Amino acid sequence: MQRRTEIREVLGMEALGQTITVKGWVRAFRSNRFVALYDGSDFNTLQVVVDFENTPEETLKQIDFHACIAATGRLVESQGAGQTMELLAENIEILGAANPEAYSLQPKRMTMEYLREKAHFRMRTNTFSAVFRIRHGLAYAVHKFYNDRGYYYLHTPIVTGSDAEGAGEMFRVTTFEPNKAPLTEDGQVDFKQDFFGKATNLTVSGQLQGEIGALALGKIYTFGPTFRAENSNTSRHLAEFWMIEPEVAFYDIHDNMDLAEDFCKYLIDYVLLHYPDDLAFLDKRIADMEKNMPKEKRRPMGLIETLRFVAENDFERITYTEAVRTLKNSKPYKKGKFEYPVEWGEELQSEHERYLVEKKYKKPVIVRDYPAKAKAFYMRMNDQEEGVPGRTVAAMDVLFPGIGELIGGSQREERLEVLQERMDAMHVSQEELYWYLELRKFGGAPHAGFGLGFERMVQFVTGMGNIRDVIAFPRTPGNAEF
RNA sequence: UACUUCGUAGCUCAUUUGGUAGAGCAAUAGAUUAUUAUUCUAUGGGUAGCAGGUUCAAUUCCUGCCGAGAUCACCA
Repeated sequence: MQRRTEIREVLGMEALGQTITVKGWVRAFRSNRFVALYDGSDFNTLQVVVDFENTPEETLKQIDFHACIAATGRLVESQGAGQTMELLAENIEILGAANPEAYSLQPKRMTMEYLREKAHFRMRTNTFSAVFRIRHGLAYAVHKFYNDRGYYYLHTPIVTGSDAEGAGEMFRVTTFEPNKAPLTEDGQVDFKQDFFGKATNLTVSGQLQGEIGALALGKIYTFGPTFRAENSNTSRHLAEFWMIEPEVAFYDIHDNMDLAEDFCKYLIDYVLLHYPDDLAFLDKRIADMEKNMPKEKRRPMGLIETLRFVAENDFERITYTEAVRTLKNSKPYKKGKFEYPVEWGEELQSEHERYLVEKKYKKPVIVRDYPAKAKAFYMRMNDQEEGVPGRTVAAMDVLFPGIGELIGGSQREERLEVLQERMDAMHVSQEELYWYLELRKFGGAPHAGFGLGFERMVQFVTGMGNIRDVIAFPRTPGNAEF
């Protein structure tokens, strides 16, 4: 049996005249003669020229859209315009027929919503195969970035016992049957009898455990699944998503911002360098889509142009207090265009963030030093600044055009007394998080870190409008299909 | 979470004062065959998301439910 050659290898070799075997799926069958064969190894297809006069009728009939075939033949220079070489097939074998009458996909434009319902087939399309190749590239680049800089990849738990993380609604993990859970004397569910001997949930963040790693190994990062049981039906939320959380000893908020900016730029550069064909396709796809849109709704730059721009220019860095001042001086504010109020102490709403990123600075913006009252207990308290109405914490958000908050992070409160005070004020149990406090009691150190939403980064790099289309099997409220 | 729009053939859509539905592509059959979404001819295909209501009559109007999109809240 002839060894199979991957199409990526074929396209990259100088092998005219060689006889090879390729295996893959039919992307197009033109003129009963030309098969565009695709095997996933490369964005591009290999043209297989079928000798239809000497190929059995039965075989010819089964060369349908997305049928799987093996083709053996000689590589020759192509006579057609779209490619330099092609395979003159001497033998075609049907490995898996694809009855077009019953098959869900068709060789034409299908909507993202439709394809989402066909998640077992959608990765076969140009768009999704490009997205998932790039997603892989980004995941690899994450590990490469940190490994090259001496970070250690730490696996933090998926099942957590502490309910003090406070990052929103959590999914409960239990082996109890619904309605059959044992009760304590006062009628509460008795989690002491549950599998772990306590109430447990799926993680919403590996940060607290990440701090343990940072204060032992110096520099760590996590990269794993994260779960939020929020009823969020938007194009940038998932119930199950992947997050990268570096945590670094001796870093302050400014080191943290430098790391975040370097990291983002590295990921973008990596994809620009290694996935030009996939990016070019996605770029064209967006341009085609926007042709029919009014000018003001189109993106100011093409996809690749945007990526280059972000990778080559410094992010804007401002404080929350400056952001509020800027917003108050903005046209939309003066014209009463903002739906939500702009006032020191109020949350920045996405309409405000979008103004800063897309209108004012026209590039990624890092906002830092947020009011303490709305932020998590572990963020480091800043000194009272002159001219600033209230206390702030050393928190930072990295805001990207189109997707909003890509990164959220902070310098952590390393001062035991300050931390304890904050925990009490925010009703976080010191007893439950005794270990977190002991990190400050014994060999504590200043440290900082952040969380980057992996799918949001994939969204930004691929230009996909909906986050459900950059993860293979999206989990959202009401949907856990596949 | 709130508001809003939408759900018609396998897919993308049309069907404007309420009178049981059309096109393009796809499919099937045939012809053609050095193409890059091949070309030509013919054919089949719909309980209009689901459940109620108003009406002589509902794809069209009303209510509820389900799903989706856009905006938005929480956040990554």
